[in-house]
Amino acid sequence: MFDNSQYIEKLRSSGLRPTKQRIKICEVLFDSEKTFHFTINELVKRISKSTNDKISLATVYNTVHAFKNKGYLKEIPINSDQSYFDTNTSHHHHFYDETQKDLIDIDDADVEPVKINTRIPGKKIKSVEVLVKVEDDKS
Amino acid sequence: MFDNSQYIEKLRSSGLRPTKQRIKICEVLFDSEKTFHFTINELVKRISKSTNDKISLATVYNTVHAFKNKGYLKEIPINSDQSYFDTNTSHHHHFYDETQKDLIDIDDADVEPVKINTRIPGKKIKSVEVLVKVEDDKS
DNA sequence: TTCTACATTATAATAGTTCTAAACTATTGA
DNA sequence: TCAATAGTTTAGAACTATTATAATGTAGAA
Ligand SMILES: [Mn+2]
Ligand SMILES: [Mn+2]
Ligand SMILES: [Zn+2]
Ligand SMILES: [Zn+2]
Repeated sequence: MFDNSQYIEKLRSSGLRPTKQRIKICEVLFDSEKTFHFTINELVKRISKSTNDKISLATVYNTVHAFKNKGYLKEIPINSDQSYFDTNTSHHHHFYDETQKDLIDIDDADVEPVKINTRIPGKKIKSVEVLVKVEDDKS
Repeated sequence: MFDNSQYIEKLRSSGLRPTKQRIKICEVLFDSEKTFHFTINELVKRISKSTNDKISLATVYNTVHAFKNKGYLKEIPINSDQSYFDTNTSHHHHFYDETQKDLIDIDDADVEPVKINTRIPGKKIKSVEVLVKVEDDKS
């Protein structure tokens, strides 16, 4: 039907068996031109819209965690209510629209490199991420 | 016993009745010289260490939320499944030690001002926070 | 084809947080 | 001074995102 060989290869090369559930989730996550942010609940809705074969919630959780561990997804810390994930795994920062509860990418070129002039001895930096919270400008 | 008048005044002036539970929580949160980060569970432990009168979990949640709304506490979004709060309400950034799951303040003077060269029309910036994730440097 | 390690699934369990509604209390003002 | 009242505390139930369980299914190897 569609060309899934790229996903089959991707899964296989990272040691994950290319099951039909994982391939479907790959399609939902990675077929579109644009990257996007999602919660597990939103992903479940996207999946059920794009297939008649139901994928269990446990599998969605399992797969998202597997993909995150393999570096195909990033988790974005926003609040502790629920996890937000990002199909954009390149280094970039975010706006969080508190009014509409919406995460928006900031192109890395639009942020001056963040200079941290202090270190913690014995620790190395894994990531530096900026979260810009915004709200409706009523004034 | 101790001088709680500052907290009584603080609570009253913000429209919160100075109950003995709230005054005790103020003591636990604001008596120490240094600011600190905590989860609700850690706060509950600190409270029970410093008093014989039990404060119910619901009251701890209520009070932390009330203090957050009044601006006496900040909530820090960390990739975790529980909320982290901060008694340091001044503008500052954080290291998050993923090995020890520990939040550490970065003095604002140690971070060059973060320049975001893009805006979202109709939205105004509420906060700009940097999270630097670190881990043990084994090399 | 057969075997087995890996994967999926329904469902139960867990855990942080919020809700409920009854009991309690700080504050007001007669 | 002391009821009236609006705000607060509380135990426990409810809620919800996530993880664990364990039985069933399947991909890939031999
Ligand atoms: Mn998380
Ligand atoms: Mn939770
Ligand atoms: Zn993003
Ligand atoms: Zn802090």
